Formats: sequence, structure tokens, C-alpha cells
Amino acid sequence: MVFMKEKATSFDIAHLAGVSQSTVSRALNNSPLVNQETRDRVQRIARELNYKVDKNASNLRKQKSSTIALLLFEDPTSDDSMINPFFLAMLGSITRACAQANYDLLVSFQNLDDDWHAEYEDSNKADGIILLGYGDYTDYQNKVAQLESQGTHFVRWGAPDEAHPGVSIGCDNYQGGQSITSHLIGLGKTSFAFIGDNGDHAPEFKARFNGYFETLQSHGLDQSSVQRNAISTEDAGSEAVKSLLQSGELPQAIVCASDLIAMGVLRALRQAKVNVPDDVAVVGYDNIAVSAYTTPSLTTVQQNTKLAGELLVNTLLKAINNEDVQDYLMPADIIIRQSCGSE
Amino acid sequence: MVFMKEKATSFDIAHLAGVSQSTVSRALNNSPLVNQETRDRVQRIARELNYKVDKNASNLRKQKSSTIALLLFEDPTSDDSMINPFFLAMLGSITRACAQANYDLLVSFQNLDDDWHAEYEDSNKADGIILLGYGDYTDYQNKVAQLESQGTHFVRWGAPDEAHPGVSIGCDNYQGGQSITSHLIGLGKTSFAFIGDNGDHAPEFKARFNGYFETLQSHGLDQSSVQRNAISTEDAGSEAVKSLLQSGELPQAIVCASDLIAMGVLRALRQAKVNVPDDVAVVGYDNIAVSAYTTPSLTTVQQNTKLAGELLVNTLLKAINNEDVQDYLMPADIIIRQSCGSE
DNA sequence: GATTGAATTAAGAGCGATCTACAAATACCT
DNA sequence: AGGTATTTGTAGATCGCTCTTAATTCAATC
Repeated sequence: MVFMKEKATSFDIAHLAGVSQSTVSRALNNSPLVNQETRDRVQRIARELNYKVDKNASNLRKQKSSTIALLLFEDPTSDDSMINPFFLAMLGSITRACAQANYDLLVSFQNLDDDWHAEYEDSNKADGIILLGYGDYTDYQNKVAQLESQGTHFVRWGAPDEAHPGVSIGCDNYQGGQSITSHLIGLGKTSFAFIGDNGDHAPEFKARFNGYFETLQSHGLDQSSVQRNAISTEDAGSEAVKSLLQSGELPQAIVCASDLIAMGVLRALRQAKVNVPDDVAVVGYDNIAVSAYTTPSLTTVQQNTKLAGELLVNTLLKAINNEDVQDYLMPADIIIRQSCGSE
Repeated sequence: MVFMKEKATSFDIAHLAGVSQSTVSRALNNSPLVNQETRDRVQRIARELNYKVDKNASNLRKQKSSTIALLLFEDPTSDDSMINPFFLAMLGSITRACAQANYDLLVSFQNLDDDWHAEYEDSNKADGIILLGYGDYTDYQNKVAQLESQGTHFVRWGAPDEAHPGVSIGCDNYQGGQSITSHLIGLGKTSFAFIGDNGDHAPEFKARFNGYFETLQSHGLDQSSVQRNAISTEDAGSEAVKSLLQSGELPQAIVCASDLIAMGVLRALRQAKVNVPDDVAVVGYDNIAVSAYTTPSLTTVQQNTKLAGELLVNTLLKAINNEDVQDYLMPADIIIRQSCGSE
């Protein structure tokens, strides 16, 4: 590199183009107030010098960063190395949606006790925030409330809920529970167990359970339903199955609140030499990548992560522009594989 | 919210604390030039007002953003919805490492033809760049060279290679190929096939193959080795197995250049009713999350993503501080599961 | 030639922090 | 007291850009 050790500024461009610095700014921002010939000349010189507008200066002046912050709240139970695959899928789709909107994406993993609630927008690092996390929204509800009261723009992943302030995009967990349960009933199953958190901790699981439970009820099957409590981990799934087996009440179908739980369920059943799906049908929830590869492959409920990412980003951008925004509940699709014994 | 519709600035704090604005700045930056009592008072008021330093202003003045950009180059063959799980794991660990160093992380997916090579550091959005991607570095080699010549700070994931400018952190693919092959030889296998790209496209695969091939040679097994070409997808793995089966040359062990390929191999073998590991041993590479759940579970080679993320970030930070940095080649560990027939 | 108006370009005031000077105040010696 | 250190506080320049306001040019009209 021979020329220009220092980074070029708009003054350098102005000097070389023989115009004033503010003309350079306008030319580069495609302002109609500068004539075509001048614009072309300025832009050519800028390109030649490899000049890029300084984002910090630009943002400072414009009071806007064209950046979105994505805060990932992890399931407090998952260990450090294992990130919930569902969130990673969301991350992928959010990243893409941001790129499409010409926004940068700042990614951060958060712990519930971090001082995240004011960091991003107040420091002008980001114009808005996407909150992504399962689980116990009540834990940080007061922080979310503070976001709201500060006028921070944010969108939350999860079920719309009047108890939680702010806009949310979520997947219809109730309907997902319904659909998968209906499918099992359609296959002739008459006794059921639900494995998953009872919902005190995670509203998503609560809704899934409700969809499951009410579907059973509406078919007059409510007596046969059993519920076990478990957090969303493999081990919890295994444990729940073991106690089911011990009690001797193995049902015809096990509905799991998440795929991770279902993995543990499958493992425990395999160890106990219980055949899936012949002896018992198992279904999960989330359609994480792994679920297509288990043996047997797992029938599950899919949340459309691509659409979810786009909705989150686009809704947030609307909020930033002070347009009206509203909650959105996406439909949940069931993915039929082998573990339910459909074929 | 009753008070302060406008965002507070350091002037507001100064006014309330009865000091000058620059004293506020020093107090918040823990400068030794301000006395403890004053500092405490300023910090308390700042907290009460929910004041956060404006990053844009701060960055502009300091000419430094405390932000790292992560550019993910996707395997051009993978479709939009499926992101290579290995990269997602890396993303997780990089995110954590950044947080630890008090840096923000800007994430972006890139296409090879994007104008990424100058965007980030020139615009002062980031102090440095991490390039993460398998595959054909030669495709964008001239852009990487431009990064280098512009004095941009960057670190690359991949094998150190004098043909590629810049510092790289990678995993020893040659040794990984060696280790897994040695393991299979130790199990008494004598005929082999390697399924994976021949390396023209992906240097990683080339190195894995070399480790494999030279290990066979050193054991006098080179005649029995077979190589098939395939890109890193499941379908490619399936196809390769089908043609192996058609040719009637099924070996005792199949070494796959990636777990994704191995998934396809397992699928095709299952369809053909070939038992793994009794009839043929199969091993993969990457230890993606899925590999623990396949049937049989997949013996594979693990790249330590946690360490990799830390190394990438820490090396980049050193480079940003103009300290000396050097390539680093991490050892590859083999993860023994069922598909190799160890037990 | 003076007047008006449109089209361009120039000048300069911030955006909000950091940091280098320098001034003021206090303490500590002869 | 006077002088020297030492601590603490202030003023003001600066980072690079955007954008409002004002100045200039030029052509057309009176």
C-alpha cells in the first residue's frame, strides 16, 4: 500500500473533487440537491480512495444507528456448551432478515441478572432490541417493563400476553399442542402422558399442555392423561420415562413439550427395550435439526423460524419508525415422522 | 415515565452533580484524576437518570468501536434454511468470548460476491473482522488480500496456509484424519473408502484426506483405499454409498469428510440393509450435535469450538492492539461412539 | 440593466463524548 | 511567608459527518 496511510475523510474527497465537503456528503447520500455530474465525480473518487462513511460520525449526527441488537436469553438449565438449537436457527433467520433491511445485527447472550435492559438503545448502539428466549419471562419482567417505560423499541419472541408489556411475535403453542394430540388420537391412541414443565416456569409449555389437555378432554379422554413435570432437557425426559415405567402406567402415546425432552424419552425407552412407535408413540416439539435423525425419527411440531425471524425484524423496524405494530401468532405445523407410528 | 422525556447527556449529569461536563466523563471512565467522593456522586446520579454513554460519540472521539464483526461465509451448496451446525456452534463460542472481552459482536452472513471486504473496519463499525467459512477461500482470496493491504485487522478460521494472507486459527485436519484412521486400523479394518471432496474446493477436506491416506500408506494399506468425490451434504454421502454398493466394492470402513456426509452414508446403508458397524464401520468429522443421536451414534472427530472461539477473538484483539500474532493449529480429538464398532 | 426565481454549492453549527492544556485549590516544605 | 508539589476542576479543541441556512450562479423575465 503506497498511497494514503491515513484513512480518507470526506474532506479529502472534497479536496480532490474540487467541491466543498458538504457537497460530498450530499453526493454520497444521493441527495437531489446535487447535480448528476458532480455526484458521479464524487462517487468515483470515493470509490477510488476506498472511502467509507464513518458510521460513528454518521450515527452520532443522525441519532440513529441502523443496528438492531439481538439479546439471547438462555435456558438457565442448559450448560455452557449447548445452546438451544432452536435459537440458533432463529439467529440465522434474523441475521438474514436484518441484512435484507440493511441493518446491522449486534448479537449478545445474556444472563438474567445482567444489566441488559438499558444498555443498547440508551447508548445508541442499537435502534431497537429483539428479545429471544424461552422460559421465565417473569424473572425479568420488571426489566422488560423498564424497557417499555423508557420508550425503548423492542420486540419479544413468545406468546402474546397482556401481562407482558411490549409487542411479541410467537408461535401458537396452544394450537401446536392441539394439532399433535389430534393427530395421535386420529391414530387410535387412547392413553396419554405429557412430559414437560407444567408451565409455571415457561408459558410456552403451559400453552402446549393446554392444547394437549383440552384436545383430550374434547374427545372424552381426559381420565387417561398423565402429566409429569420436567424442565427442557434430555435428562429430565429420561427421568420422567423411568418413573412412568416404574409406576407401570406406560401410555400408548407420550407427548413431549420439547424435542430435547423427547430425545431423553427415546433414550430411556430404548434402554428399557420399549419399542417406539409399536409399544408407545412419542412426539416432540420444535423440530430441531436432530429430530430428523433420531431412531425412530421424531414426529414433532415445527415453528417456522424463517418467517419468525422476518416478522421479528420487520415488526421491530416498524416500531422504530413509530408505526403501529401488533402481536402476531404464527400457526404451528406438525411434522410427521416415524416415532408416532403413522405408517 | 414522568421525568426526562429526552435522553440524558453528560451535561445533564454535570449540571445535577454541580461539576463540569468533562469531570463527568472522567468520573465515569474511572480516571484517577477525579476524587472518590465526586466520582461516587456522579456515578450515582448517572445511574439514577439511567444515563449511558453514547457509543457513537465515544467511538467517534476514541476512533475505536469496541466491536468485532463476524462474517459468516456459507457453504455455497447449503440451502437457505440449513446453516452448517458447526458454524452455529462457533458463533456461540465467539459470542461468549467477545462478551468476556467487553466487545460487541456484529454478525453478518455474507455471499462471496458481496462487497464485504471493506465495509466494516473502514467505516469504523468494527475494529476487526473474523472470517468464518469452509470452503473455497481462493474464491475470495483477492478480497482477503485487499483486507491485508488495507491494514484491516482480521483473523481467519481455517488451516494456516502461506498462500492465504493473514492470521488463521484452525484445527489440525491432517491430524484428525490420521487419528480417526489409526483408530479404525487399530480395530482391525483393512479396506477403506473415503467419501468427501477431493480438496480442490475445500482445503480442510484435502487435509483430512491426506491424513487418512498417508496413515493407510504407512500401514501398507494404500491399495485398498478408495476415494469418492462429494460435496459436504447428506445427499452426496448417500449417492457415494450407492455407487460403492453398485460397484460391489464395499470396504470394511468408510471415512467421511464431514458428519453431514456421514449422515447420508448411514441413511443409504440403512436403506440397503447393510449393518453399521457390523458390516461396515462409518466415521464422520465435526461432531455436530446430531451425530450423537444417529443410529448407530456416529464416531467422529471433534473440533473444540469453545477453544476455537476464544482463540479467534483473543488473537484478533491482539492484532487490533498491534501485538504480534501467529497462526494456531488446534489438535483434533476423536469421539468414539457406536458407528465404528469399537465395543 | 434590474428583478425574480430556480438550481447549485458553500459555510458553519451541532451530534456527545474524550482529552490535552491550563487554572485553582490544597498540602507540605524550608 | 514564600515556594514547590500535588490534587482537583475547567475550558475548549476535536473526532467525521449531516443538515439547516445562507450565498452564489445563471437564466429568464420585466
